[in-house]
Amino acid sequence: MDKESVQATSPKAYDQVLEYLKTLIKNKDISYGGKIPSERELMETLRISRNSVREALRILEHTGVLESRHGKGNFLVNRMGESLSSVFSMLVLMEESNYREVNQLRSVLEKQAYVQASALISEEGKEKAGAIINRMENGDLEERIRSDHELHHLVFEYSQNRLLILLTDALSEIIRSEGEVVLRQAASIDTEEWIALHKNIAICLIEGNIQEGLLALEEHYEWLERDIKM
Amino acid sequence: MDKESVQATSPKAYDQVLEYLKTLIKNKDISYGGKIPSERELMETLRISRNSVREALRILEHTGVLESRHGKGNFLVNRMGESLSSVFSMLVLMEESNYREVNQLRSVLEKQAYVQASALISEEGKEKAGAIINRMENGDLEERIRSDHELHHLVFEYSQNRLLILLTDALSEIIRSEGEVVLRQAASIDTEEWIALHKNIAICLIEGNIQEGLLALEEHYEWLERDIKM
DNA sequence: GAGTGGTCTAGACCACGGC
DNA sequence: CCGTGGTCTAGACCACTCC
Repeated sequence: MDKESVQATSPKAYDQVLEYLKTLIKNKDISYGGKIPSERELMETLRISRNSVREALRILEHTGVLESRHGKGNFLVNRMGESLSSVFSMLVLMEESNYREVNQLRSVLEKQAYVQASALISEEGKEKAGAIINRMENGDLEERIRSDHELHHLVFEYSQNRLLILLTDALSEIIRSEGEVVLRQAASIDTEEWIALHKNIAICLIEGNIQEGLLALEEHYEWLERDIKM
Repeated sequence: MDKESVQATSPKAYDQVLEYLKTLIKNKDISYGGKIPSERELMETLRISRNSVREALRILEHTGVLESRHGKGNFLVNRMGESLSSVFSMLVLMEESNYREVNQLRSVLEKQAYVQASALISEEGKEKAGAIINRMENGDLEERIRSDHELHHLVFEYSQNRLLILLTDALSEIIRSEGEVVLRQAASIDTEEWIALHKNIAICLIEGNIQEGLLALEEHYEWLERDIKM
């Protein structure tokens, strides 16, 4: 029962750096875009070696809080979305998840976002939705793909929940990074039904017809799941 | 079609280690619990310094795929949930999210899990749900808190979506790590209504009454949100 | 005692960015 | 040119685990 073992797990040297920097952040001594002390400075301030400092910085960088700029310094950033992506992609790599689960999750996130967006969307937002649909109907394939993304993004934007946005972006990223899936998706996108589906989603959003909008979304994700499955 | 590495951004030394180990994983040369080459080995194999090797290992450790055991070696593990927790907690620290958003997300995740669990739950699962409710009704405060967790866990378990489980655990963790919130929650938990709510959730799960079960869940999370808000 | 992670020393050189 | 990150050298000592 040694009380000594308060730090049961980790009295690691680089933890000091993590704690130190978190404190700086919490006290608002540095904010986004701000520069943190140089590696050589941290090394002296915390009286640990540069190696240990760098191990900590690598962790923070990979957590998406920090960016190392060669020749300039280490800066606070907000890239936690990328960090989430990398974890999700490891999950798939380790076969702890799969595209079906990812798609299922995306579906439920967007449905939630849709409900909230319906309540919170502005007139300007509704106009944007209309414009997107216009471009989707009249543009070429590339234009349709772009407006597809824009429409989904619009929904999340007006959901007013940054977590939803972050997670969805991260999940989209891992779908995108899988070549074959994207290809199949592109094939599906090039259909009249696909456009009609999105048009319906947009119109329901504009008119506040949540029920039908949700059904359209449901169908949208079932479509994707069919593509992913084989 | 291997494009000639378009490493637009990073020809970092430690990336070699990341790539190397990912390959080992992909090829199933190592699996959970397995030991990866020692730092000194990696150093020679990839012909980089030990420092660089360690920077890579710190990243992987913090991503939740690797664990360093002093005196033993580095082993593959599955702790990506903790990694997600740490990202979420940084999000809150950086004020890029807040408890309202976290709770909202938890709510939608559990509702989705509930729908799927309703369809997939076994007879054994239903019995478990019944037993949990029994303990919740008859146990002391501590017992009620435990069965509370068990019930929610049961729902996610039968959802058969590991992503949902992982995310929810990560989100719960950051709620838990905030002292004041937990306290208020504990206060709420100690009421008849709280028990009745959970009983309802369990019964609807057993009887396959999805609609009412979802309503109970909705109420459950509204309850939590009230606690969190002030 | 051998192997391994954790950390440090005390430098060094390169590449990059800004003055 | 100087400060900074990126990397390396060539060791070293400690603490831990296993045999």
